[in-house]
Amino acid sequence: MIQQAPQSDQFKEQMQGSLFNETKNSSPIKVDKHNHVYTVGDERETVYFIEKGQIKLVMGSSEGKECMLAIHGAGDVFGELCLSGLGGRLETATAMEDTLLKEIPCGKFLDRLAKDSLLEGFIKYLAVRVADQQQVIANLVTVDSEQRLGKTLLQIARKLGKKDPRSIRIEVKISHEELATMVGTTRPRISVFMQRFRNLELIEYNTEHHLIIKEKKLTAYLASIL
Amino acid sequence: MIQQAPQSDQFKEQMQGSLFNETKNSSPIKVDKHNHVYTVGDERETVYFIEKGQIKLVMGSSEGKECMLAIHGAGDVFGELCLSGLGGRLETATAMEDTLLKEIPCGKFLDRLAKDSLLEGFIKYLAVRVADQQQVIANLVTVDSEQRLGKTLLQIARKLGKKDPRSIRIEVKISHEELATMVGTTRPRISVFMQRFRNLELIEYNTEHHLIIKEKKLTAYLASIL
DNA sequence: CAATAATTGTCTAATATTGAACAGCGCCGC
DNA sequence: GCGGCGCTGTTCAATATTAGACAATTATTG
Repeated sequence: MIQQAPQSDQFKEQMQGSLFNETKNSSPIKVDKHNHVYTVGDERETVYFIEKGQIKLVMGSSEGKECMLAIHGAGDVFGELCLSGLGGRLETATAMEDTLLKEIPCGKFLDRLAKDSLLEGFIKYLAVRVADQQQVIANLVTVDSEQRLGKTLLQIARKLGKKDPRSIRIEVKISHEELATMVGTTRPRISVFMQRFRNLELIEYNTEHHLIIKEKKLTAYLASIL
Repeated sequence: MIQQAPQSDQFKEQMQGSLFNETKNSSPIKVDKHNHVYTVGDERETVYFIEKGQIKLVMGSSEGKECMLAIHGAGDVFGELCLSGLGGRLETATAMEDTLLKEIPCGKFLDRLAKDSLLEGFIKYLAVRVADQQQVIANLVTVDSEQRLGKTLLQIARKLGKKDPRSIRIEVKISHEELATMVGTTRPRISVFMQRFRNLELIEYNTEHHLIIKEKKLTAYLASIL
């Protein structure tokens, strides 16, 4: 579903280099596990670059419900939505592990990209983001929860997973509860589907309790239950 | 939910001016009602600018279901996702009325923005898009279909509607079927909710059969049924 | 203008989903 | 190493949603 375009990886590296230069004199911010980087409504207009760790982005609804939008890992940038100029964060960013971040004011961020001729690259990056989200929206609207869970797992695996010979390993621990808020269903339901995937050997847990996704098998299964 | 940022409107005008210059020597493309501008998979990497008419963007799923992503009107740009470099359209773009378009190859589009110093503005525009879609995703995940329909109506009204003293008029005709594919539910369900909204006088139809949205009342109602 | 097609409003039975409960397990901190 | 806490797996009844069907209306189009 979401394809990794090689040239967008190339841009990512360039951007990392660029941001590394921009921030090499500032000391990293340490955010401990379970602590927030920012919460809904915060006005601080800065972009973050992850040196180490993982950050999850969660949006809350009017009542209590939550929706996890993404998990970002080392080398990723987040908080870029302040570039919209809307003011006020829309989501909460929380560390899933002890994390080191660099913070760049959003004006400086753009200036740096401009100086390094990366504006067009960043436009491409944002276009990919829009395209990905479009897929997510279409999935939420058109397919059932089992299918959505499958696609979400593939998506996470492709974004964060370490590649093994015939599978992808996800080292971040993601609870069923969290998966439920990504997929748009309830926790028990996720448990059932995960169990089913496990029985069909589309996924498994290794000795370190890391989730292993058999990309091919899972993809094939999802196609088969249309 | 989706606020119109005044400065993004300003950028839109600048972009319109810029694209007007770029395309003033090319003749507009005429697309008749119900005809496609492009369909899923098309390779042509061009951006479109709407001079007159409306274009809807629809994504299809593996099985038959569809999802309407957006309706664009005069002055809007669409097809920008080709800037992602992923190749191949993800959605189908269809004229809802007889429409006039200008077409710009995606390379030329970026060049023109660069020449007119609009790259940063375009980044802001894309960031707003990402933020909007994020809202849509969170809504699909966290709130029920009646609420989603309400929010969708407000969203459409703010994007396409003409403002009247205490309401917004939507002149494009949108069928319940189409609403269903935006909201992620079935047609009969949309009928019921629309009827309910009508009885509560949150919406109404004028003599020209245009849908009138009472923005305030509808917003208040949605907040009341949390 | 008449025929045809598309849209709407409404109803159902069949199905899927929720939310709440509870036991077992494993991890963490002390 | 022990207690507690959060996560998982499972169940169930209550509820919401779907996928038809149908007549009545409203557009379209030749």
